Amino acid sequence: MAKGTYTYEYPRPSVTTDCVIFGFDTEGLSVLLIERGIEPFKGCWAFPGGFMQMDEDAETCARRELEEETGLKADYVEQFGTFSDVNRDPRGRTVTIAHYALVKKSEVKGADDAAQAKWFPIGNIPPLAFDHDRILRVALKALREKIHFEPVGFELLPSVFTMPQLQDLYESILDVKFDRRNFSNKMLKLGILTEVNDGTIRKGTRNPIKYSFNQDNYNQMKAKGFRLEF
Amino acid sequence: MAKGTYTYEYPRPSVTTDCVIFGFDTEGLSVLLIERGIEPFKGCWAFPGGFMQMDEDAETCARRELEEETGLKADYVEQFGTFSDVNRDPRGRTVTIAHYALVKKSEVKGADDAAQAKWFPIGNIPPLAFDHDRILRVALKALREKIHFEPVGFELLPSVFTMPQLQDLYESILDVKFDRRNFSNKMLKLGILTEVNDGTIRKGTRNPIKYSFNQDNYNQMKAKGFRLEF
DNA sequence: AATGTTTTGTGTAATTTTTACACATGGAAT
DNA sequence: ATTCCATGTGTAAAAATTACACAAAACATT
Repeated sequence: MAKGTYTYEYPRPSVTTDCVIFGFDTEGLSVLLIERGIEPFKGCWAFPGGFMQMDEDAETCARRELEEETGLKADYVEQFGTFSDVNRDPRGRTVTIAHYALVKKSEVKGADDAAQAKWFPIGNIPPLAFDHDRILRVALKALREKIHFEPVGFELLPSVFTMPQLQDLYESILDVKFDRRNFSNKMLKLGILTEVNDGTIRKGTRNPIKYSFNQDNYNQMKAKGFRLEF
Repeated sequence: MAKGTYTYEYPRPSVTTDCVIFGFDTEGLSVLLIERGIEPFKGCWAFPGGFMQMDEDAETCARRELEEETGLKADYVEQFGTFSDVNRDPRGRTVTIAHYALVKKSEVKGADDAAQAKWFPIGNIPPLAFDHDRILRVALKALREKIHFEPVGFELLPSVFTMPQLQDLYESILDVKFDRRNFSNKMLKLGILTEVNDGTIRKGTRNPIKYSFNQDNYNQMKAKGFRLEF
């Protein structure tokens, strides 16, 4: 958008989007942050985000900023809240429409060799800029509630995964422990997992069974009124 | 806010709030709408709402507009989504931060003798302006999900109510039917209802037991990790 | 005034869901 | 070679959910 002058009869806040990017691997749940090189909050970390253009809606903006600032294209982006405290940005009145993105950390690269972007485990977050600590708390809460009713966990795992991986993911997000047998039974009974046969013959149990998420079946079941609950 | 000229280097959308007002009585769940007297969407109905001022956050704005346009002061106002489609308002680019308000319809008056405000049962909504039909759908979904985990139903009932009233409320919001005994057992077991003794001696069962919501007890239980689930 | 109808409160048995729990296998590490 | 560890698997006990019927008084009808 070209710089110029735009005049209105009443003052308007700036509108931005921010994107909390969740990733998951053997280290657990983490978020991708960008180090601020300039004031305010120079040296603090922040979520990628920026001004909404006049020809894009909020989600489009969040996806664009995400890619511009980290190189990531996220499959899953969802709005979870809008933050409008009067003094949330010292530079001026700004309203931000906050999103979270779920990315398959295992299947993306770059991202953390991009500029100052870096993954931080959820239990070890550095000082954040603006009201981003609050935004992160709300994002986590939203993700936790979401995963009870929607199969969003699979957006964070490789497309082929094992039952222990899936359990680790749920345990990381919900911050609880499950019994292995009960977790497995419950998951399998949902009918949304497909056993992946990659040709290898399994002997013993040490090498785990591979699964993929059966999106088609989930969609069908959902259309028939099935409601995932975990 | 005084009219004048406000100039920015980049174009900015307008930011508004809208408020879906839910009420409940023997007719079931309904929403309070305002008839538009001017184009666009003249004659259509809309949620109360308006431009966010520079010195107020979104919820403050929603409450202010609610009172200005309907005379209602709502106890419970909560943001549930922000709508930013590029063409959602033909007059220009506008982003709206949508809220729902829960009001004790039985304990307010006015409201529907205010100007063109009128309650409509949820099953009989007139044509709505802008994208307000979509906003209403999302609001209903948000309310339905909310009531599973938070005791928001009591915001819609008189402060003293009966078990059948409470059941009607849940049935209206969730659009399901419950068995009377099971519903009552479950509710009472939650430990958030206090039996109200209004002095009258009950003979027989035709005149129902009165209850009130025990907010203090709920807060205490919640602090101890109790999580309401219905 | 008598009669029928509606609203409400209440408990238990059957079913379903959730929880707790232990061992055998073979790969990995020593 | 030995030990250690990750994984897969089933069942019995406990808990939660569901289904279900009658009695009392208020209310409506005649």
